[in-house]
Amino acid sequence: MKKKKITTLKEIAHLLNLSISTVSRALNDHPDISHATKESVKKTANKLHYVPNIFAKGFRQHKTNIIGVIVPDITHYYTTTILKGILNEGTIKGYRVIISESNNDVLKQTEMLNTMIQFGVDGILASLTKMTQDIHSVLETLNKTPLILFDKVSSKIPCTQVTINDDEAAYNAVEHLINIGKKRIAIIKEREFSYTSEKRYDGYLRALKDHNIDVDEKLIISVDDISIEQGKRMTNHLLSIKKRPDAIFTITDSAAVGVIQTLKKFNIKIPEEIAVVGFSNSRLSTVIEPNLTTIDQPGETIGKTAVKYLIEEIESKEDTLTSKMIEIKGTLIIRDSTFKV
Amino acid sequence: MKKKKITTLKEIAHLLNLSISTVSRALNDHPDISHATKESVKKTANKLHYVPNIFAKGFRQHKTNIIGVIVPDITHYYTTTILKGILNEGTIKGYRVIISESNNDVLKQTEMLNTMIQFGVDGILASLTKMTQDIHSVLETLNKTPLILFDKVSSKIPCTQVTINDDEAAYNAVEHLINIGKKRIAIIKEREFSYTSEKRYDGYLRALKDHNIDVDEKLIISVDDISIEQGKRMTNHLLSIKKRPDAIFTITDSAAVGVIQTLKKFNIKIPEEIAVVGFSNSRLSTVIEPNLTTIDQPGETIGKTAVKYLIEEIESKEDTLTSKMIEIKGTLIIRDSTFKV
DNA sequence: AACGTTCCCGCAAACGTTTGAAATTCATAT
DNA sequence: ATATGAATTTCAAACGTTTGCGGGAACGTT
Repeated sequence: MKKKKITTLKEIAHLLNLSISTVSRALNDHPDISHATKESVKKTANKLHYVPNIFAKGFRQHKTNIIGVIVPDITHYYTTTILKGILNEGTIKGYRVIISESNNDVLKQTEMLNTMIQFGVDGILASLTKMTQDIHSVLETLNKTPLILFDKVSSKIPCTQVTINDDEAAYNAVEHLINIGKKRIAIIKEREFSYTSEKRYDGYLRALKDHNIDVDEKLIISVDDISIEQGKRMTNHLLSIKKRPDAIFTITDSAAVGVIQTLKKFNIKIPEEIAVVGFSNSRLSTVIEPNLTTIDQPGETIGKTAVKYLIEEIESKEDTLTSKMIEIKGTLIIRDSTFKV
Repeated sequence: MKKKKITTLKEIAHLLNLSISTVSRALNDHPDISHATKESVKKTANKLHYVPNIFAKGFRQHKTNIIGVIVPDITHYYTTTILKGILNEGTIKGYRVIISESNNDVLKQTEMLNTMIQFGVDGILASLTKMTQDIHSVLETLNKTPLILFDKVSSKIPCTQVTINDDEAAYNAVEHLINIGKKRIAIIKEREFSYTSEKRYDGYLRALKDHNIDVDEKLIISVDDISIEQGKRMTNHLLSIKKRPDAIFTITDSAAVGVIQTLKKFNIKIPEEIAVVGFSNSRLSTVIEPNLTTIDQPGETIGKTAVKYLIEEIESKEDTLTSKMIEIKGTLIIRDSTFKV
């Protein structure tokens, strides 16, 4: 453990024959201080490499300039793009970001919410684990610190939430499938309570309805955990039913990869026999063959907007709970899995 | 901005007719305090949901229990697995983790090192941007705070470093290619100063030498930035030379993906005509077809060990610079791109 | 009865900063 | 000259915690 030698306000004050308070105010551009002294104070502060002691400051002002971020899985590509946005925008605005991973464990999640509050973060950005049925702990944190949800959000929690337009995006995806002539469109979604999954399902239903296609319950597949493996398994299942689907829409790219791999195993032509659409535009989507039609989610923008709203809430004097629903547009990217040139 | 109501030592002390110091000591299990009072203090502390004010504490003890992490790109899968390890082990040990992304920008990197120090982190874990020729700023931080490098390390910096056994792993990969009968093995590596790239190159050379295969300069390709695109471009180049390679070893999975895609475009049989080996065992490696032979890097373990050594250094009283080189073993995973069953 | 020990506990200072209020300076108006 | 007020600067308290030091109580030893 090395000691860091530190210059304090006191030293600067002593050096310039000023009081500590004057120095402090000079550095904070307080109007009471004359231009001349401000200059000289700032100059010597620079010379001595003065940096304010964050702890004395935070201790005094009850402000840490730290925002906490909780994500289910930091390994997930889309999540990292959001984090990128959060980190960039956060540092620009002068905030440090501490990140925690809940590993999709509700207990861990509430524990993290608590530690972050204890720790004194100025606000929290959270993407909830999918099993967050018990929103009690989340509501409780909402009482103690500004909180904004992103990506994995929940309509039951009265706070600002930032997501992509899941409903609309799914609608567009399914409409695209209908446009290329598909009529029996299966969907693979999540069984567990998941706001985004439900929204995408809504879009799916709405698209079918708008185009007068009857919903076939057999084509609606719900899985516990959406993954390549589940994609494979569910494709096997879908191929076994009497009236096969002619398209499969999965609410996640990884599941779509499983779907495509299985279809290829059975030599089913994609997209002629069965078309496939994913969701996320992850890196996999241009590596799998055929390349996957999917919805691009602008992660960085989501992260950026989430931070922006959070900081706004932190820095506002109001004590009222604002709860806007922000939707960032995702765009359908058409590739070979639905459309051959 | 909501106010958080907080219980302080003072309140507890007042409630129990004790002094603040006694309460503080009781909570910290100081030997001077009787068992009985400890009990009662802890009980009421719990009841009032007392949490120590981290800022008063850090302010007092010059310790933040925060470790800073700097990575080039948080979006990179392997990086996230390391982060997972860091986050897990860190929180277990009672440390918070703040993460910054340098975006492979040296200026940003030094800026981040500085802000972290200013911020008062107890120590820093860094994976350097590949262009870090000017190690001046890194050396300077080394003077001010414990620092440990991981993944993208540098032999020029006298501090503990945690990587996988790049040399050996590359050796194994190339030896595997030799074992399946390959004789003209190309390598795609980084041109820029990159410790890991050089280490892997060393392994490549060593394997060839040990098996009496002459090095052909034409088969050694250096690129600025290792990516799918570069993989494609360099494969085109390799296919154009007179005596084609019969295997291509890339120091990164993503480049390998580009290689495979290009080979397939020219209907070159993998692995019969040209075998391909990557490095990382990223998610792409089981999605690309044929599945990619690669080296699995145990990211979580690396993250975990890096944190462990850092905390050790933080908590040691010594002021001597320790600089161990820790190597975590990566293992070759053989898949279809080199070996057909 | 005087002393030494041991066991608990309280006093008060200290960490570096911000900030309301008081004090000083200085120019201006009376 | 004196009063007024604006412009600067200083004083001192406060934030919540830790910690060296001092001290009282209880006990055992001479």
